[in-house]
Amino acid sequence: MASGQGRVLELAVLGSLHETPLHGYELRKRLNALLGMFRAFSYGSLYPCLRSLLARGLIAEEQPASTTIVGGRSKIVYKLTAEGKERLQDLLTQAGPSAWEDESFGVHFAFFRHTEAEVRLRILEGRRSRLEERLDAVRTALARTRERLDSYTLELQRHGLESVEREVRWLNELIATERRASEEPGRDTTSTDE
Amino acid sequence: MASGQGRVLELAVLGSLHETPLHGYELRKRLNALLGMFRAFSYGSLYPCLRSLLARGLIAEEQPASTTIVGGRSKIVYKLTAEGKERLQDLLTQAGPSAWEDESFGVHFAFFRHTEAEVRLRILEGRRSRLEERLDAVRTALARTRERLDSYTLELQRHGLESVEREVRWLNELIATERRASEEPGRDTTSTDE
DNA sequence: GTTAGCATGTAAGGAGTTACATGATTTT
DNA sequence: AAAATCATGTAACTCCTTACATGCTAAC
Repeated sequence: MASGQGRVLELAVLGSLHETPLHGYELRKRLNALLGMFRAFSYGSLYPCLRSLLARGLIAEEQPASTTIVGGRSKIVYKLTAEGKERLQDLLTQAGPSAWEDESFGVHFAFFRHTEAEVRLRILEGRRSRLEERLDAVRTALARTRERLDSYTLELQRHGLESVEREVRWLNELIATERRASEEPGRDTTSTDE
Repeated sequence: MASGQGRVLELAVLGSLHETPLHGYELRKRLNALLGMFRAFSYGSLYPCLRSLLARGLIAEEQPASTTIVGGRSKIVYKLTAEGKERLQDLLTQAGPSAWEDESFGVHFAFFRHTEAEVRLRILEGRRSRLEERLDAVRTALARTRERLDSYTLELQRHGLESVEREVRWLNELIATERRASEEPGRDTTSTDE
C-alpha cells in the first residue's frame, strides 16, 4: 500500500528528472540508454509511476513556455519539486540491501554523483560482500558435489564464476579509487549539485 | 490460467528431477548451486510449483522403499513421470525468446546435454543476437547524447558494455565449438540420455 | 497515402518474494 | 537444553510486462 510502483523505478525517475525536466516517452528512452545493459523499463510501469509521483507531489507538470504547444494531446513535461528532491536525497542515502542487490545496484550507481562519498563506499562494499557470499555458496556447493558434471553445466559454472569474479575486481578498483579520493586533501570529489 | 508457476522454474524442476528423484528442500539447494550466479529461487515459489506439477501428473511421489520413514512429516521425494519427461523434452525443444532471455537462458543452458544439437545452436545464436541488439541500442543512444556524462555514468556504461561484449565472445566460442562438433563425422556429441 | 515513430494511458496477469506458521532432527 | 538446520507449506504482496486502446506527426 506504499504507493504502487517500486523504489527502483522511482529512484530512476527522480534521478533523471533531477538533471533535466522530461516527458514520459523520452524519460523511458533515457533510462533504457542509461541502464540498457542491466534492465529495461516499459511504458506500462513508467506512466503509472509518474502518476503516483505526481499524486504524491514529488514531481509537477512544467508549463511549456511558448514551446511545443501544438494542440490536442501534447507532451507532458515533468520536473522535480522540492519534496521530490528531498525524497531523492533520501533514497540516495539509503545504503542497504535495497541499494546493492542486482536489480537496484545499477540504478544507485548511475546516480552516484549525487550521493555522499561515505554512502557510495558502503554501497560498493555491500555489493562486494553480496557477490563474495554468492561465490562462496556456489564454490562450497560445487566442492560437496559427488557426481561428475557434464561439460555444459561445468561451462556454465565456469562462466558464471568468472563473471562474478570480474565484477568483484571491478568493485575493488572502484573502492580503492574512492578511498584514495577521500583521503586526498586536494580537490574534493564530493560533487555537489546546486 | 496456464497453471500458476512460470516456465523457467518448471523447466528447472523437471530438468533436475530427470537426473535423479529429489525432495523439495534439496531440490532448491541443487538449483541454487547450479544457477546461483544467475538467479535464486525461494521455497515460496518452489513448493507451489511442485504442487502444480504433481496435480498435472508431470511428477509423482516416490514410495520410500524401506528408507527415511520416521513418522509424521517426512521428506516427500518426487520423480518424473512419463508425461513429465515428454513435457521436459517439449520445453527443451523450444528455441525462442523464452529460451534466450536473461531470466531463462541460464536454465536452458544448464540442461543443454538433454537438448538436440540443432536447438542448442539456435538458442546460442538467439541469445547472441539479443545481446548484440542491446549493444547497438545502447551504443547509438550513447552516440546521440549531447551532454557530457559524469564519470560514474561513464564507468557504468563502460563496465556494462564490456560485460555484454564478453558474453558475446563467450557465445561465439560456444557456437564455433557446436558447429565443429556437428560437422565432425567422428563421435557424436548429441548426448542421448537413456 | 501509408508506414514508422512519437506520445499517453489502462487492465489484466505473470513470476516470483517475504514473512509467517509449524514441526522434526542434528549438532554443540 | 539451546541453536542450527532440515523440511514443508500458505497468504499477501511486489514489481513489472503484455496487450490493448488512442491519436498525432513526420517521412517515404
